[in-house]
Amino acid sequence: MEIKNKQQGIMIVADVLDIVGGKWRGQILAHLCDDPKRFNELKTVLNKITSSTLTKELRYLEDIKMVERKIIQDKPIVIEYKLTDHGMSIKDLIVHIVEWGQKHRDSVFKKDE
Amino acid sequence: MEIKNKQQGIMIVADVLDIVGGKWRGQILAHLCDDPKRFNELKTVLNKITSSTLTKELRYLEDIKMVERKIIQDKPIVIEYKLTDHGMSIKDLIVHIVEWGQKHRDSVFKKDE
DNA sequence: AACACAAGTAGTTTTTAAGATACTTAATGC
DNA sequence: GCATTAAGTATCTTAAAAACTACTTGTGTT
Repeated sequence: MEIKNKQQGIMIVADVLDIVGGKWRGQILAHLCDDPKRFNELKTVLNKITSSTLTKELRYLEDIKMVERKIIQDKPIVIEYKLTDHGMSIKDLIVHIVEWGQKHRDSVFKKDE
Repeated sequence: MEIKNKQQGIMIVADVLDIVGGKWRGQILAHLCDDPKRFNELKTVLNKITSSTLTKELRYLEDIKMVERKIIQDKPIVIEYKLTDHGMSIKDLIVHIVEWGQKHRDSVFKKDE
């Protein structure tokens, strides 16, 4: 499939990159592709993110219906974050991103030499 | 293909999003997928980008060998920016991004209601 | 009762990205 | 010789993203 309607296509590129871009959003989504995770699990696995940043990013992803906050137990309260059905669709895209990155890591990710 | 080696995979997600992320980089690459373009052509088509920002982004994309600056004529000097052979490989990824965006635009891009 | 853990919130500061504005250099057309 | 276009550079300001530090609330643990 080709990119039809150039102008519209390019606007969509920017829109999608809004969702997945930034320092953390893509990583959060990638981690949630594997399985649902609790707040502090995400915090641990996303090395160095702060609580306030993680909260902000999760709220954003909830707002756009990519991620769902689910109370899975109260007393003591346990909350998990998972991709919505719709959010699951991002998995394929993330696979494509990783594939491209793996193929091209040598040419692109070298800072030295 | 699955995402093997979770930790590495997620680092790669972040790396790739560095390349393609930000307000302009994805759009510049998307436009260059179609055909090479001159500085002012890019400036026109990327509505509202400033010269200094465009210069900065192009230099970055040159540094990572995604884009090539080519003098195609002197007197008067004419320069064009084109994807390198390697840079062309991003086209497929952009197609995937656009496809995802098109499928999910209704659920994701609505701000109202 | 004191402490720890989970899941945050609140306020401030720092860093980074992007924008605004103005200038430059070389050539070309009028 | 003056204006215009192409392809930028230089400097400063603003805005947005992320980080830093500290605090909170509920619960359970010893």
